[in-house]
Order: sequence, then structure tokens, then C-alpha cells
Amino acid sequence: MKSLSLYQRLRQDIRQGIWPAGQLMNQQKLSDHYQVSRIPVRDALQQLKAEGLLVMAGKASLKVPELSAAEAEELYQIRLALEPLALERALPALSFHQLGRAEDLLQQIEQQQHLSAADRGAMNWQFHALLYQAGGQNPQLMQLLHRVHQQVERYLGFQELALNYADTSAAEHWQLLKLLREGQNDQALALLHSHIAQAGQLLVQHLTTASQ
Amino acid sequence: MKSLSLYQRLRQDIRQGIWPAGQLMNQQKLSDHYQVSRIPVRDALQQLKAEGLLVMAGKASLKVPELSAAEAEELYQIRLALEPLALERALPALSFHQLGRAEDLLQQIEQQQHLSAADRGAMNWQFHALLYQAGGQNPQLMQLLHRVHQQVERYLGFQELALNYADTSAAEHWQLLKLLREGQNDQALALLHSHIAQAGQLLVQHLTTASQ
DNA sequence: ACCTTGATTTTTGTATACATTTTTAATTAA
DNA sequence: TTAATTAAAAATGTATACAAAAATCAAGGT
Repeated sequence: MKSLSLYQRLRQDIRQGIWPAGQLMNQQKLSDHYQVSRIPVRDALQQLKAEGLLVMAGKASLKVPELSAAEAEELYQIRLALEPLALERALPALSFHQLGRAEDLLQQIEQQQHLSAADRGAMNWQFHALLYQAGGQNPQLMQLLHRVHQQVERYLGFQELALNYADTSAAEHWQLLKLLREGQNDQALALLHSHIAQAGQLLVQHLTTASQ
Repeated sequence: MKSLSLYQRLRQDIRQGIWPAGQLMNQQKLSDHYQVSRIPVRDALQQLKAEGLLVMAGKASLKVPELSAAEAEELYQIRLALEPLALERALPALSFHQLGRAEDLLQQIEQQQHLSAADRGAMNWQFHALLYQAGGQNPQLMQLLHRVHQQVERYLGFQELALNYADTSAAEHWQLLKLLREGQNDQALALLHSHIAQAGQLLVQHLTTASQ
């Protein structure tokens, strides 16, 4: 078990709600809490800010951003625009070897029953990323998508949402791999599109009803 | 004239080629060069790294990334996927007031004859951003696109490229505003698409021929 | 009651000093 | 000669101390 960087710990703690939405993240408090000096705290904060996991609050302070249905919708529109593009560009380099690895990962996800919703979201992204990064053709796309998924994961703290969706999502993942293996690329792209659209719809719907 | 932050100065200097592609950016050297301690240098470097304007070189050092036609092509594919989406989402909030501001900006760009290619690229992005951010509906998209354009600007150091393209690009910008003013939204989106595609094609072509 | 204004306090920004890691160079063995 | 190993160096990571800026709060005026 390797020791996590302060950045990783902070990210995890924000996801887990230890620092809830709206929370002001000042360096002194965090430096006390994590028992390090302010320098590594500054580094971690700035990185989180660059990734959008923290936002400016006032002129010089940072806070955990609030969740909003509008933002979730925007994030899924972005996924919808970028991920089919990423898959399309990765297709020529997609080997059976990599499809096999993706299958292993899916199986592994299914076996771990006791995952939190956010953890499940993270593994979900691992699966998608495995496909998109085939051949290393998409470094820029991967970085953007990584950022988008970091943001999305914050919205996946709703356990009931994850439970409802887990089964159908897994089935679609297997189906996607099947199509890719058979070389049915157009159908695979279409499935990916509807897969993301459906997840986004479910999330936005949940956010709009739950918040009201 | 307000004093620039070290981050801004570094960014500018990278764009201008003072720190060329492949250059190792170590904190000590920069701290000497800019006459500040390593702390602000660290901050600036990390921010630049998060934006993709610096990349890891080895285990703990950073360098100015090399330019490649493949990356330019990828960046323009991303623009092509995101910018029409951004415009489409901004359309409902796009007022004549904002179109007027965009026109002012275009005129201003035309009047400044002595701009460097990179500066012209930056103002180009200002114009596009003005349209996309209408209503503040696209905060996430704007951040991603900002990052993409930061990257793209590094490729616009080729003066001859800019000169060839400047006129047709400006004409398309005016045409885009005209269509938007007239409410011809579909045509505006189509024009935006071909506008970006054309610029990308020109750039990639230039890179592939020039490098060989 | 509310909006300024100014002083106080808190917070962030930066420099310096030290610890740790990484990189480089040299040395030795195959 | 080349590869591996290890010692020297250089670079990065972190803590502490101080400077500058921002946020807070209280007093005074409208």
C-alpha cells in the first residue's frame, strides 16, 4: 500500500464529502488537518483548482463547488461530443489484446460488490479509458476526458442512482465489447452514444427531482 | 500597464519561443532568470503543466512539449467536436448586444496590422469565446476550450500561415455574425464547422510539409 | 437602519533554509 | 565496448519565517 500524495488524499476526501460543497478550503486549516506545511497544501489546491474540483471564492480563496443539474447536463453533453470521437480515433489501433484487458476489467468490476458509487464511477472510467487510449493516439482527448470524469464523479455520490443503473450499464459494456470484437464499428459508436446519453439523462433527472 | 504574474510571463515567453520546444524547465534556472524565489516558479510551472503547456520529462522535471502534426490534428478534431456544441448551447442566450461586441472586436483585430501570429490567434479565440460564453451557460465547455486554444496557439508561430489565412478567416467571422444576427442558426453552425475544419486542414498541411 | 471608512485580524504570497529525491557521472565488472 | 552499480551533483519537495494582501468587524456618519 503506497502512501498517497496530499493531492490524492484531498481529492478522495472531497469526493467522500468530508469537505462538502460550498466548503471554504483555506491553506491553514488544511495544513493543520493533514499535518503538513502550507507548501504542499498550496500545490494540491492549485492542482485541484486546475482540474475544476475547486473553484475561486472571492478574490483569493478556494471552495468546493456546488453541484447543479445544469452542470451535470453540460458535462454529459461534453462526454457525448468527445467520447465517440475518442473511440473512433482509437478504433484502428484497437487490438484483441486490449479488448481482452477490457473484459478482465469488466469482470473485476462485477465481482466487487461492495463498491461505493463514486468508486464504481472511477472504475467505469477506467474501462472507457482503456478503449479510448488504444495506440496512444489521443493524448489531448484523454486529458480532457480525464478532467470531465473527475467532475462527473462528484455527482455519483447517490447510491440509489448507481444501484438502479449498474445492471443495464454493465450489460451495455459487454455488448460494446462484443460489437468491437466483431468489427461492427458503426454500431459500437452508436451504442456508446446512447450509453452515455442514457446515463446522463438518468443523472440529470435524478438531480432535478431530488433537489426539488 | 499592470504587472504580469510570473505565470503569464512564462506563458508568453514559451509562446514567443524564448523557451523552445524540448527545453527543460527547472525551477532553479527560472528562479534565477526571473529574479524570484522558487515558490512562485513552482506555482507557475504547475499551472502550465495542468494546462498542457508543459509536460513531464522523466520522473520529476518538466519540459516544453514538442510540436507535432498529429497533435495539431487531434486538437482541431476536438475543436470541431466542442465548438459547434458550445455555440449551439449559447444560441438561446445570444443577444444583439453581444453580437455588437463581437463586431467591435473583429474591427479592432483588423485595425491592428502589426500583430504576431500568436497574438492574432489569441484575439481569434477571444472572438469565438465571446459567442460561446453567452449567458454563462457553458462554464465547463469554456474551460476545456480555453485549454485547447492555449495549446493551439503554440502552433500559430508560423507567420506565413497566418498571413495566408487571415483574410479568408476574417471574412468568415463577419459572415458568421451576419447569419447569427439573421437567426439562421443552422447555417451559422455549419459555417463554424467548416471554418474550424479549414483552419485545421491548413495548419496540419503546413506542419506535414514543412517538417519534411 | 444602512452604507462608508478605517483598523484589526486572518489568510495568502514569497523568501530562505533544509531534507529528500532524482539525475548525472564515474567506476567496475562482464 | 557495454551494461550495471554506486557515489557525487543537482534538482525537487517541504518546513519555517516574514511580507503583502484580503476579509472581517467596529465605529462613525448620512
